[in-house]
Amino acid sequence: MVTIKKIAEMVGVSPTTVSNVIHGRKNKVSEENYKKVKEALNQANYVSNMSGRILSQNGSKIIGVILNYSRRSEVNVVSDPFYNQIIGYLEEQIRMNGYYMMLYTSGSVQESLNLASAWKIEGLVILGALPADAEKFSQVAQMPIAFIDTYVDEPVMKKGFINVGLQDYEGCYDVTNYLIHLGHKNIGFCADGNQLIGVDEQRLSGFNQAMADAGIKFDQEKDFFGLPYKVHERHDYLTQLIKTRFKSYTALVFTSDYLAVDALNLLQDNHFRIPEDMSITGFDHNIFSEQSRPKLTTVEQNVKEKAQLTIYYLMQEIHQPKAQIANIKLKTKLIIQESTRSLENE
Amino acid sequence: MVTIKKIAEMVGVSPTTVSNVIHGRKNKVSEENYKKVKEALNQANYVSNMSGRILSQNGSKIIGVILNYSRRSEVNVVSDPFYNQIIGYLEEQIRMNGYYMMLYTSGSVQESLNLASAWKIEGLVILGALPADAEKFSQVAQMPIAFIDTYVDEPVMKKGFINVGLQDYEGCYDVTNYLIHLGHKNIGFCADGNQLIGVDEQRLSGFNQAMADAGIKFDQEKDFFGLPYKVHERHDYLTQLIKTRFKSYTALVFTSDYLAVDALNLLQDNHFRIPEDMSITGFDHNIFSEQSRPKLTTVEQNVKEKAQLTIYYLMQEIHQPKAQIANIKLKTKLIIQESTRSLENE
DNA sequence: CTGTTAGCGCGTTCAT
DNA sequence: ATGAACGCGCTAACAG
Repeated sequence: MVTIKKIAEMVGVSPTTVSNVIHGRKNKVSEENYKKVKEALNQANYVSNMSGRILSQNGSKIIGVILNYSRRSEVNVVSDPFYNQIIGYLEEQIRMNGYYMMLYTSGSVQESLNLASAWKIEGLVILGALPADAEKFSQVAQMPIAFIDTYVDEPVMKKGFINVGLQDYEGCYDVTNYLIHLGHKNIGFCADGNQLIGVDEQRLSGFNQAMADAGIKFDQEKDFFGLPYKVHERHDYLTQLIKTRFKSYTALVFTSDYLAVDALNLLQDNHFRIPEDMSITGFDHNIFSEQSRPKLTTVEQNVKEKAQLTIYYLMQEIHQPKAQIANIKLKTKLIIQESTRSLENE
Repeated sequence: MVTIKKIAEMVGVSPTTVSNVIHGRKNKVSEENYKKVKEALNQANYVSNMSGRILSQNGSKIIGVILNYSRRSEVNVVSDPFYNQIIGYLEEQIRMNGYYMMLYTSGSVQESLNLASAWKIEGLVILGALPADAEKFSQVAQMPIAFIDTYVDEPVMKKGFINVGLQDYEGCYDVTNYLIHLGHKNIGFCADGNQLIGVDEQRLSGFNQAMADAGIKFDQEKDFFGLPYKVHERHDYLTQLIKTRFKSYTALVFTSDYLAVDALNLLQDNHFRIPEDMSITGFDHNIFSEQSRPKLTTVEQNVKEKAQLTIYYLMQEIHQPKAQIANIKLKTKLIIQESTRSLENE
């Protein structure tokens, strides 16, 4: 390993001078020395030892990206392309800012914060945190944190709170409203799990509001379907629903393309024609909604923009902490494709 | 930040004693002190500062996972669930071994090695390295490296070379052979890009061999289709092929489920019936082959096992470097589903 | 403009 | 069994 000290010896200057050259402080080094040192640095392919840097009170240049364990362990996080995409884009943004990405799946706030403190992590990105955890995070953490897709009550937000999410409410309102305008009245709502929190809760609210605005009754007990996380259980449950309760609906709203395509296929396997016998909508507009036949009518979110904004705000807070609150909700876009149809001409 | 020194002050012992307790050296500390220190450690939620650790010649506990940039920048790496899965499983294995995962996308060997040396990374996992790069890596790197899905000539392998891949040759031989036994003779082979290297090259070889063994001519100039990486270009090209050259085939072999489903959909959009008018096979057996209709006949690989073995061998080399060569090729399994049919009864 | 020095947190060696 | 002292690589404060 080439160290500053060795370079200094080689060139015949002090370590400080080398350090100054490394940091481009031209005004502190004579032009001649600057050139000589620069050359030696390149020659020896000097790479600074990060642990030395960190120890002498400098930033670690690490951004921790934390996935919620309880979600990660579920099969669909491994399969849902959203996580794939967002992690890819986050890595890109982090790297382009000259930072390193440490990826960690964690079950608890404490575990995440231990990681952060062990590495003097400069900033955290937290995906899919529950509201309660988010609160704990912002209270205890010493470094800037950016949440993605987390909902927290306004009063709880500490200064410096960053969250980048979607207009989930509006997005789901739009797609529901679209179905209503196509003439649908018997619409079911399907999501992962039984207890809706955060994103899905907002989407359900948007759905509810659209129904209410149109004067259509929605009975949450009856018309909301919480689907099991595990693939096989979900398939069994969906198949059962298809043979029974789904028969009384003309349209189903899903909270993700992933779930929607799953159901779409099972419906077709059970001789439902889509969209003739059932209209289906998704959420995300990712590869699933494009690769299904018929293609899904869905709500688009811009994952790349999500990642970009997240890192942008995080870097802002790292470099010039203003402790401002940034609670971004990105716009969604209704994508009308082939899985929905009008009931008007019946 | 709680440091060893502070804990020492609190309890009234020396830092060395605290350090000994942390490392569980009971024989070096009196039982009484051991207990007191342990308690203080827990009380204060002591987390060791990794930079201090690294600096005093200890391991960083970091495993670097490196994605090939040229691939990463292509849209399909973001979309192909294989990368999603393998990264998820690698993270899990790394974490379970008490290590941290640094995820990095890199365009060059040098850049990757710089990362490794800056962080004193203990081991590298390299995904999708080209043979030339793999060679360079093994020659220059100072730490254990495990490749995933890389092909390198035997003589080039340095001691300590680890590669975990698939029986790509055999897998593709099997699926091709299956098509041949169904009576297919006019079979096209479709892969990403024009220059096949590594995995895809092996799969093509297996394909070729199966054809040769059955005495069927395969004209690489004519029957091999290199598909563009970019989605739109690929769709345009496939659509064009469907209207022209694909008409002379009864079956198409694809090197991934991702590509196969893409083509399957476009074929159906252009009024091909699958499998009546064309048999299609994929490779991977991931969510795409399950969510397509008809479901894809494909070749299964066990991604979780790949990740487990990779980290297992890497940890072996890290903890007790034997400098043995481990060039694993995991078995594949032919999954017969609905996208292929027999020509026999015609 | 340049060099010396001290200190960051940890682990280890060597006295005690 | 315990503690003092040193060094890992880097940076910043300070002295020249």
